[in-house]
Amino acid sequence: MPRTEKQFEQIRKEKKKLIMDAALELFAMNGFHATSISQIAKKAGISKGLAYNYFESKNELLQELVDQGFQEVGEMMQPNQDGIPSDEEFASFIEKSFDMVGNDLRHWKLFYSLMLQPTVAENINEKYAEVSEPLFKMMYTYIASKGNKDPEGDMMIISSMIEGALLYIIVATDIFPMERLKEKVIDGIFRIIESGGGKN
Amino acid sequence: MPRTEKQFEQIRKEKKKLIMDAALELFAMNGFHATSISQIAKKAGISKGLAYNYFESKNELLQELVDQGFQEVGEMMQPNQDGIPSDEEFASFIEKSFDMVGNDLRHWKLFYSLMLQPTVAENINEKYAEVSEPLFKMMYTYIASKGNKDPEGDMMIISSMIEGALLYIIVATDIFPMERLKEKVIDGIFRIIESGGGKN
Amino acid sequence: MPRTEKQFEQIRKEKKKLIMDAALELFAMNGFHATSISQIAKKAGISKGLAYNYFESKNELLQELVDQGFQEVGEMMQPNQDGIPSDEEFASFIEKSFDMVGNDLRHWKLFYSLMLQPTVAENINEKYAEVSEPLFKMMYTYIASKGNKDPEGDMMIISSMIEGALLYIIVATDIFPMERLKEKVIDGIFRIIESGGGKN
Amino acid sequence: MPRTEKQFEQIRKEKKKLIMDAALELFAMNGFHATSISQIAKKAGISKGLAYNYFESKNELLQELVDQGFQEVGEMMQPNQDGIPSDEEFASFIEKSFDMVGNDLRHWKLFYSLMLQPTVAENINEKYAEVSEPLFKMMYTYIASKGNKDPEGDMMIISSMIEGALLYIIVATDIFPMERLKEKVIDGIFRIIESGGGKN
DNA sequence: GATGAATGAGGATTCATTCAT
DNA sequence: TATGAATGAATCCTCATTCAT
Repeated sequence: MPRTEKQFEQIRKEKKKLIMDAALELFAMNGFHATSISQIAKKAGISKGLAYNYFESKNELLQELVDQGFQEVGEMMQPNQDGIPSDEEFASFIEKSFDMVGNDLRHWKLFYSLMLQPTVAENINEKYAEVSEPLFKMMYTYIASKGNKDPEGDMMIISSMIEGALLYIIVATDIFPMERLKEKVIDGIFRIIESGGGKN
Repeated sequence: MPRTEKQFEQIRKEKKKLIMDAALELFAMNGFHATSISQIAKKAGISKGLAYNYFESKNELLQELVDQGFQEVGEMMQPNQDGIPSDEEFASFIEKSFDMVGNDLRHWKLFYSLMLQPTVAENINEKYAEVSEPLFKMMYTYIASKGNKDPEGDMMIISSMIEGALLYIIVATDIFPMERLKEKVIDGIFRIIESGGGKN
Repeated sequence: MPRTEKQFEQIRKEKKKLIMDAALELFAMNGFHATSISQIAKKAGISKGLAYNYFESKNELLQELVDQGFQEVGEMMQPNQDGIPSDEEFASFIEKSFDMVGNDLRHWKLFYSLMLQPTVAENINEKYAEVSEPLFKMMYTYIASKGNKDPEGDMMIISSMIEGALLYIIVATDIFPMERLKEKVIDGIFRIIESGGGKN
Repeated sequence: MPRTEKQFEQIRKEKKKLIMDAALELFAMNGFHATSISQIAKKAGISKGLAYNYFESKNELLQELVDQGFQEVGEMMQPNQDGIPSDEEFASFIEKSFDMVGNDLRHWKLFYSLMLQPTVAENINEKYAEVSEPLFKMMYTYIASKGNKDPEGDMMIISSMIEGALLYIIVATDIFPMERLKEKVIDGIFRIIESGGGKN
């Protein structure tokens, strides 16, 4: 009995995932250029040729990984509201950011790595800016709602703090343990915002 | 009659600098692996072969760049004191960090890039940790001196903020303008520390 | 549908032989260092890259040639006995040595060449000594069985004679024709042994 | 006081010898192709450029070494007579051959090495044949004078024995000690010649 | 869909040789 | 005479990509 089209589709999907997983692992660990298609194929347990059955080129494979990553971010992070977030919502958003990175270190390591080498994945910085935009906006709204004197400025440093903490988690998780850092960052953000009423 | 030893030394010094400059530019821009010796030579205006008269290998060239960078950091950053830094000293230290990065974006872009790909320059994370150690200590001392309840925790988030701000400067200086960011970060740090007396 | 494993194996086996043959020819003729992978590939009718699909490096290719050569020697030369060889056995052994070299001049030229340049194939002298050991022993036994006064000394000069004759065959077969030389050497060896009863 | 022309000449001669010595050492040890001009210059304590002041090319340097070697052989070996050598003269001639090689292993290692790779020093085999010619002739004369039935055949195997012994000395002096070998070879040669009266 | 042999362009590295000083 | 910086051709080797089966 021949497989139905659906089964084929399923197989294709799974194999593709297999390849992408292997690639992500290696790209994140060793970098895009230092990773060969051979290595990816071996890790995925397939032949070199088959990889080209699923991806036009090594660059396209990278691109799909990037897209995949951004899609996950988009799904998880959409500030599903346009109004002013509550304190809980805001805190939960920060927390989610950390969890997202913590649960998918490889994607994020790859992202950061690519952002520092924009020649590889051309549009990554733009995409990242695009994804970040609504988050910045949401942050800004929230901070401003607290009567802050310089909401933009505080948003900048809060973003910095988050970004920096995520970087520590990605690059040196052993130095600054994730859970502690997350907790402290959330706490710190609120302290900054609270202290923003009477300055600047 | 041959040139004097001094003349040779002079030539070597200048040419070496030339090569390192070209390499730094390209490594920072495109990444280590995506940069070929040919490109470096062309940019430096020399022949491929000559590069090997100055550096044993591409890797060694990278290593020298890294060492050079760290040396500059070391020189600029040594917290020339063991006691508790004054507020001015502390602020000036933060400011210097920003200036250091701002004045040498290429080195720093390379550093961050390498830290995310430790396979390339083996010991870079260790070296960075080594360089950071005294700075962490100094921060800790300063924060603790302010009667902070959790100096270590605050140090973590302040470090994060600085690191994140530097990352923004390196990767997206157009979004968050350096001078503004620097000023806001310093301000933010003091607000955090001040607010750290009564919490946690 | 891909080829079966057997087909692949067959292809690999044949192509490998092709490459090794080309390499042996060129190494023997021009020497290891003076032979480039390009030349080998061209002679074998393949691309440069493919050579590396079969051999990790030029050195490994050499090593496999050496091993191949020694294996053939081992197979052909094993003195399949521990006792005292008869006159016929002994003569046949000498004859076989000559034939072995005569039938595989290229391998032997390579061997001799490498033995004179031990930097290239590190262990070749040891391997050669290892292979020669049982032959020396067999010779010694035979000579001693003839009541020789100094079997070791006679073995030395007989070995020298053989080695020297082989060298002539390898390097200047046109001067001393192989068949004649072989015959004369065998005759000479017996004369030496016979004359060894009353001297020294 | 400027040096006289003679002094200059002297200096040139000495420096040239210096370079040739270094080259010989390295060529013999590692082979012609594996030895770079840089290495030679360093070993000779001069600059790369200067080497080219004395030798047109690396190949010419080799050629001069070869010529030098052959000249020494010629000087030492000329059978300064056309008549039949006496037993003592013959024995002394063999002995001298061994001493010549033993005292100048490097030249001889180079020679043998080149003879096996005629591509490098084009005419070496011819030259060697040329040098050997009178020696063969002398041997032949001597052997024939002993009433030998097949002087040419015996000359072949005696030459082989000598050549082989020299090869052992060059390549594996530790296995067959030179002095012993020399003595045994001379003895063996006489035994062969003596036994040549009643056979073949 | 699946395989891995095959290609060839490109990259790191070496080295004989030249040349300004 | 003497130096070593400089060149560029040649070499080893890698790897993305293609393709016959």
